[in-house]
Amino acid sequence: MARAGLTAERVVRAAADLADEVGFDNITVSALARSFGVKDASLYSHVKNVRDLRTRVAVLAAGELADRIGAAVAGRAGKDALAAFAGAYRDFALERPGRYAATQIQLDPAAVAESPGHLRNVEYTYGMLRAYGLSEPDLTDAVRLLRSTFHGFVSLESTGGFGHSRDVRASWDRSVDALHTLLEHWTS
Amino acid sequence: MARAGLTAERVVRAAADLADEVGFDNITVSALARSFGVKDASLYSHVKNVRDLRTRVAVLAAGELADRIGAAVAGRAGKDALAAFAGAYRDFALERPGRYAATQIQLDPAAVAESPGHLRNVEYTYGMLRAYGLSEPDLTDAVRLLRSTFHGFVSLESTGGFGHSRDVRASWDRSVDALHTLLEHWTS
DNA sequence: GGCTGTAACCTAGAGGCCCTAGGAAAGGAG
DNA sequence: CTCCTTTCCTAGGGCCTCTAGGTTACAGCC
Repeated sequence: MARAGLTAERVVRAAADLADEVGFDNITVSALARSFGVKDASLYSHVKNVRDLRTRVAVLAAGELADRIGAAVAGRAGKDALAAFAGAYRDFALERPGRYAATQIQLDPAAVAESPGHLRNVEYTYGMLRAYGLSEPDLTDAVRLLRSTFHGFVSLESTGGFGHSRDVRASWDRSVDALHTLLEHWTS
Repeated sequence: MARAGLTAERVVRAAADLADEVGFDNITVSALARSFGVKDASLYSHVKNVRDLRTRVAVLAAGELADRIGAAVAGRAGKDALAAFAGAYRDFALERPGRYAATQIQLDPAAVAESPGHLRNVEYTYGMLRAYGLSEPDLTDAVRLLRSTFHGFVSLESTGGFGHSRDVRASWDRSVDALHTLLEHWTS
């Protein structure tokens, strides 16, 4: 019979798509095998186990997020860069919820060190803050506040945590504005 | 043979404890039954299914969080109340990670409406902001920013998202301070 | 075209989890 | 002591993960 032509890469990409559909926590090698018209056991030659599959999806997703953020902040600085970063971040989280969730799981440090996407995201964040002229430990405090707010917002938004009728996008823009003024007066 | 003396309440409480140990996503009726020395099927007279179990844990946890926050903000206002709220929130999230995760899952609106804990948490949040004299839509924007930052921070912290050596508690205090000044000048 | 080696893919099966249907037994009310 | 309610059980089906070991498609080479 004709082969499906599986590859570790194709399997991981399909898993990421599946995650965007049913949620990252609900990806299963059974469903993945079904989508390829293949038996479960066949996938275990491309992927060690579910845990391995998840970390591979995380690495892939972090790379895609980094691509978007990198494109958004290219050639920008200050408030302009902050707004572009924020927009790319939120868009990615809302358009690719499974992939976004994947970027947030904890990997062993070794895996993170080998994931270009994870590293690039950190670099972009620190790079974006360069224009505000902060130095340690203020810089790291600011990075943590930014990451917390961004992640918390899209996390609450995508789990339906915002019940009020107020337009969510408007709240987001307002928050990003507020963070900008905060960063400008961070040291005082 | 001697009975375990199960009750819906005891089952849910044990599930919450289990969640704090192994993570909310990893609670399983099998493990729960094992901890009671009882067969899986026995739990289904107290709980409809896993989904039901999870929402009950969520309701319990939201109530406990509300208790802590309520006690913390009692008799305080302004920056004092904000700091107390933030401290109670973070402490709960770090001490009871499974319960905290439970408070963040999305329930159908009907379940939320019947959960005193969820409602009280919303009230405490809006109440805490009263001292800053905001009116809609600024008020809701501010609530969303606060919730995002709080949730994002403890979420990243507990999943090991903060790799830098900078003391995490210090970053938290700094962020809460920053949010306070932000709220004071929100309308400008 | 046939041969061969390396994937890719398979069957078989063990073990865990969720959940239902229906039966047995403990403990209280009368 | 009897009856009734509730607790807990056995039996079993379905879906999932993962391993061990056997086939079979396909590419490259003669």
